[in-house]
Amino acid sequence: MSDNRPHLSRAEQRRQTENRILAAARQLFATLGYDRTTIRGIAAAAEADPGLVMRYFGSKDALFARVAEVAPDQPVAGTPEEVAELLLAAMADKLESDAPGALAMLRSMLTHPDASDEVRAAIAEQQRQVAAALSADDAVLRAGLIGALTIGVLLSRHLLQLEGVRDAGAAEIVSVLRPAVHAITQGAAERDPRPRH
Amino acid sequence: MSDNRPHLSRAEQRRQTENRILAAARQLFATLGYDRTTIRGIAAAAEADPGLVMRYFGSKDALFARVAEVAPDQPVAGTPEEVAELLLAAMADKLESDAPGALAMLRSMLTHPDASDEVRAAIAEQQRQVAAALSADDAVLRAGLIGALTIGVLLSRHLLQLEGVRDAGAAEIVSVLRPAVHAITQGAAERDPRPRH
DNA sequence: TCGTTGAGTCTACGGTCGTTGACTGAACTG
DNA sequence: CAGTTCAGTCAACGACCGTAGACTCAACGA
Repeated sequence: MSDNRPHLSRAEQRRQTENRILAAARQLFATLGYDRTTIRGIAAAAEADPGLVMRYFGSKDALFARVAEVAPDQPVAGTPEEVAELLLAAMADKLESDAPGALAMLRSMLTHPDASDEVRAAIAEQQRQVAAALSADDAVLRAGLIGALTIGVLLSRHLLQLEGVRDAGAAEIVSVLRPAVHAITQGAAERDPRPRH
Repeated sequence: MSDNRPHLSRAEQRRQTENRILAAARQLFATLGYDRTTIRGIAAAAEADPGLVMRYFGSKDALFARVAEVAPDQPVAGTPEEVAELLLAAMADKLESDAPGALAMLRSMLTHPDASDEVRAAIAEQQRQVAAALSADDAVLRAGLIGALTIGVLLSRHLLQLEGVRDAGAAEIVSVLRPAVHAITQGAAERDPRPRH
């Protein structure tokens, strides 16, 4: 493991090893989820030693937290139509980039409490912004359903690899989903002001 | 554990114990997922012995398979509008009943290969029927997206417990989702340049 | 009544896990 | 060049897991 090319400064060597570990951790967490991924497995994939992983990152949990970071969504606001388009654009991004860190978070969100909280918080934030833009009595529900749709689509494509959703292009998916998302964001306005019951 | 009421036939006693184990297993698998649920934990929750769980159900995997059974969806066919309504009705059912068996399957589908296959197969079957009814070139994609939406909504409500989606009534959710689902099923006909007959 | 069955209990094996700490040797520093 | 630092190695720990098998004893059938 130490027989690398000619000269490598100690700092550079360390940086490379850390990166190998991070890359291996990202890939394994995304593929197997938190529980089935082991420090030993990460170390083996990174051609490093398990003890090294611990020393560099402290603990399995800390490594996961370091690896599975969710890039914050950019703010969403405007008319319901604009909000729908912004959400669709955000979805298109996530459909194309299969960032292993985000996939690790997605994969583990049903079994690892921290991942669950993280995902819930991320969705809640987007939900808050969308709900504010919709301004209807069921705006929170509508915003949540869009979040649910997003999660379902990403999950079906990247993790479950559903036929059709896996193969289609991001643009195609967004194009099919566009009327549906608009229907959810605009329905609030069309709905009559009287409470249904 | 054996000090139950007065008289219990051996068969009856066994039946009761099996049921306690099954109930505990369902609840734990649904709450923690496959990996974090242990035979020992199930036995403790059922006030039984781990060895007994093994003897009655063979293995942890077999117990999971026994517990996490997905009721097959009823067939879907008809015009796109009818298909949309059938799917919405099916979703309403799943929104109300939080059957622990189905939730166990849902919770474990991202980490347990068997659960993953089971869910994928169930969705694929519904996808096949929906796609047949839509008869457009992107019908498979549209059917898959409806499956993705369904998974996302169930997951957000029962497992992630998203605000809004968790509290709303099933009828309310279906009512908000109706235009969206119709948009997905009907878009096929509108886009299809070739006349239908 | 007496041997058989089987529900329930208990102990232990083999394995894997996260984590720790001592150790080695080469790259650094003065 | 001597001393220090630190990347990397190694062996072991305690805990927990699924699972196996021997054991106890009350319900059962003949």
